[in-house]
Amino acid sequence: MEPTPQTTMSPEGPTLRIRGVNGWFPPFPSSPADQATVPSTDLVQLADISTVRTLAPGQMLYAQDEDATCLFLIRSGIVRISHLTVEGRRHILAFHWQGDLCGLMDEGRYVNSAAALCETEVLAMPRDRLHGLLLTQPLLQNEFLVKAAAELRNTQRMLVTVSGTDAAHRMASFLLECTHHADHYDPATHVVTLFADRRDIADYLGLSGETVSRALGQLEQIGLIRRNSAREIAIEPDALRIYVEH
Amino acid sequence: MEPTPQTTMSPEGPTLRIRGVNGWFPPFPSSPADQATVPSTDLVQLADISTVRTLAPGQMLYAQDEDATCLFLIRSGIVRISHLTVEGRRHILAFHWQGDLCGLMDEGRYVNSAAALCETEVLAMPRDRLHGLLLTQPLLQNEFLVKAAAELRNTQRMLVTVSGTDAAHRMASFLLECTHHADHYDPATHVVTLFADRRDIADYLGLSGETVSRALGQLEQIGLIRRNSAREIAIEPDALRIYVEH
DNA sequence: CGGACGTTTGAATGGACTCAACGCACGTGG
DNA sequence: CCACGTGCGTTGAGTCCATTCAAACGTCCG
Repeated sequence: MEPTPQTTMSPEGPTLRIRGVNGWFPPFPSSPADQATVPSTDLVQLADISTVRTLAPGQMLYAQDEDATCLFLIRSGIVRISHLTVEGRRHILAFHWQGDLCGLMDEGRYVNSAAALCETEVLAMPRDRLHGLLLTQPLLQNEFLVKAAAELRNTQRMLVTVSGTDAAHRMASFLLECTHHADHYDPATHVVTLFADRRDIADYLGLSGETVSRALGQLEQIGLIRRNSAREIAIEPDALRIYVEH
Repeated sequence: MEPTPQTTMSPEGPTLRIRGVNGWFPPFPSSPADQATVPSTDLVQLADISTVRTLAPGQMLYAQDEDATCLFLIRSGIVRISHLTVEGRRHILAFHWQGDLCGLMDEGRYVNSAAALCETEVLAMPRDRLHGLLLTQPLLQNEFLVKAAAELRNTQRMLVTVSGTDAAHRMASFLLECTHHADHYDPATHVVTLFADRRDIADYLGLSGETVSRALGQLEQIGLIRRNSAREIAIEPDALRIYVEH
C-alpha cells in the first residue's frame, strides 16, 4: 500500500458506542433538541466514505494489535469486544449492539479484538476520511463524543460491578442488562435468552465458567430466577433489581 | 486582547495538553500537524466561557448525583474520581492530572465525585456554553474526543488489571503508573512518592488497605521494591516491568 | 510524654479458582 | 432405533488468596 507520510508517534482512534436501548445519556448536550439534530446530510456523507460489511456468527471483525484502518458503526447484530493479556487471560470488555461504535486503537493498532456473536452488519469507516469528515461536521463529531462518553460511563460501571460484588450479584446485573435488548427478552414471560455462552459470560464478569453456573444455581435457589434451559432463564425482574442494589 | 488576569491560558494551561505519560493517544489524527493545530483562538474562547477555581487539598470539586453545571479541565494538581455504590462501597475510578477532563454526567447529574488530593487548579467550563463552543470549533471538539477516547482506553486497562491479576501485580502496575508523573518520581534514585494513602490506593486497585500493605511487603521480599517510608518507595523499574508482564 | 492517625502484621474465615467427573443434548453412523 | 462421540453445562472436592477483625507499631503534633 501507500506508505504513510510520516507516522511519527501519532496514535489513533477510539472506540465509541452508545447503547440506544437503555436511556443512555448525552454528556455535553445543552438541550434535548440539540442532541437530536444530526443533519441527514451528515449521515449521507458518512455513508459515502464507508462500506458495509456483513459478518457471519463467530467471524472476527478485527484483531488486537492488527493495523487499524477503520472504525466501525454497528447496524445490526452483536459484537463482542475482547482483550487478551500477555499471560493469556481473555477479558470481554463489552458487548456492542446496533448504533454502537467500535475500533478503539492506539498507535495505529487495534487495542482489542472484535467478533460477531450472530449475523452482524457494520459500517466500516476509514480512519482518515472519517477524521476529515468529523472536522467539517461538528454535529456528527458531537454524536461521536456523546457515544464515547456513554461508552466510558459503561466501562466505569463495569469496573465498579466487577471489583465490588460477588459472583451472584454480577450475574444478576448481567441478567438485568440482557433485559434491555428486545430480541433477547420477552417482557410478557420474563424470559431472558442468553446471547453468549458460559465462557463468554464468565470472561465478561471476571469469573470462571464454573462460577457462573454456581451463581445461577444460587440465584435459582433464592427464587430470583428459573433455568428453563441453559440459554433460557426466567427471571423476577423486580426482585432481581432489589437484589443487585443490595 | 482583554486582560483576564489569572486566566492566562498560556503557561501549560493553554493547550489541551495531552497527557503524555502513559499511553495517551489522539483518536483520529490524520497527521501530526493536525493534532497540534488547535487554534489559539479556540483556547481564548474556551478561557472566555470558563472560570478558574483553586482547590485546597481534600476539597471536593463536585459530588456524585449533584446537578452538573460544569465540565472541568485540570490545569495543575491531582483530582481523585470516586464512585459510591448503594451498598456503601467506594471505588476510585481514576486519578486525574494536568490536561485531563472530568465532570462526566448522566441526566444532568454528576455520575461520580471528584476531590483534590493536593492544591489544584481547574478550569470550570459551563456545560451549555461549552457545548455551543464545541459545535463551532471542530478542532477543539476533536481534542475533547481524543481525551474521551484516551480515558476510555485507560478505564479498560484498569478493568483488565483489576479483574485479572492478584494484589501484588496490581500494586506493581500502580507503582509503574506513578513513575510517569515527574513530581512523584525521581528517575535518578528510582524513588516513587505515593500521592495517595493506603485506603485510596486500595479503593483504586479493588483491594483492602491491609492487602495493599501485604502486597508491598511481598514485592519487597522479592526485591522489587524497598520501603523507605510509607509514602516513599524505591523501585526496580525494569524488574517491575518484567514482573507485571508475568 | 501521650494521644491520634495511618500503617503494618497476625489469625481465622470465606469466596472463587482449578481440576476433575458427571450429565445432557445433539449429530452421526451403524 | 440404538450405540457412540462431542461440546457444553453442571456439580463436587480441595486449594489458594483476599478479606475481616484485631492487635501492635510508628510517626507526627499536641
